[in-house]
Amino acid sequence: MEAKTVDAGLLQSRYRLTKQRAAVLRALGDGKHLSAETILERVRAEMPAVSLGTIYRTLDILREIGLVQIFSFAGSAARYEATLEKHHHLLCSNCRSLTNVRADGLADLAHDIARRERFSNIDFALTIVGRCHDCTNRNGA
Amino acid sequence: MEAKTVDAGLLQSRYRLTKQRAAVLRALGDGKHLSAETILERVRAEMPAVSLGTIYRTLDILREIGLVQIFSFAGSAARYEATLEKHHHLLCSNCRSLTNVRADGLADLAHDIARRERFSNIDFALTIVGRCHDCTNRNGA
DNA sequence: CTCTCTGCAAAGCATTTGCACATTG
DNA sequence: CAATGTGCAAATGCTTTGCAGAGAG
Repeated sequence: MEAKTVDAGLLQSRYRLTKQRAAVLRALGDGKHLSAETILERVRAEMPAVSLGTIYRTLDILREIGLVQIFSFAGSAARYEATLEKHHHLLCSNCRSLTNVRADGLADLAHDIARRERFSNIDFALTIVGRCHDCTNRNGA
Repeated sequence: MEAKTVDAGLLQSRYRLTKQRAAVLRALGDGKHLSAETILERVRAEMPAVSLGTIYRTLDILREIGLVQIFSFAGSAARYEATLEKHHHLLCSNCRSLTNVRADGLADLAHDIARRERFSNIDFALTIVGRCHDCTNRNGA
């Protein structure tokens, strides 16, 4: 069902639906917050000849269409995620894991700010950085 | 006054207060959201021999101490900003300008989420992406 | 004086791009 | 078929690092 929506997204766009693009979408489907390198591995499981360049080109197209969200890090590789429903992120400063959360009420807050500052056509993202439960117990760095 | 706080921050830390580090802090003081390259230019205005490596090393130390915040982009250079008071960002998707805003009520929301997810020691950042007023009028891409 | 910092230049990574061939619609 | 997409490999751009000499405390 997601795959259907997702393929439709590409078909409706000005881009062609190729094997490679479908495979990237599939790779994103069952895993979250993947790096381009990880996506490459997954896609290569079914299509060994795919190149990293194609992965990046595809991810960029998917982002443009709105099917993929990018999460950029200071000082390491970005992570990519299929846009299923609006959510936000908790990032563990220790193990760098990402957790998805909903943030009810944030939309109103963001739209108020945007209106006040005369921004239109907005999207918004909340990132909470902290130490996750596991890392807190496990103590460490 | 900011300079005093800021130098104190370095002095209290395990790091030395060098001319270069003071200059980086000064460069950040009167301009916001600067790239490492821009900071280099500003610092070189008074100290021509400073290297980009030193700028990056200094920014990393300042971030560690908490005097500087990093704003990472997908696909271009990061921007750095002195941490004066807690605020959030509006990013124009067209001209890439950054605007600072306060977001009252967001702290409560973020802490609620963190508590629920058992994250401790959190910080949080809201980024709103959209088209700024100028770019909306100016139409374009 | 000792330990830390700096400049320089080279290395490292993630990401992007040019080109000739393959594929899609 | 014509237009678009792909693999490959080289290029790019930001950021990091090793080293030998300079500077801080």
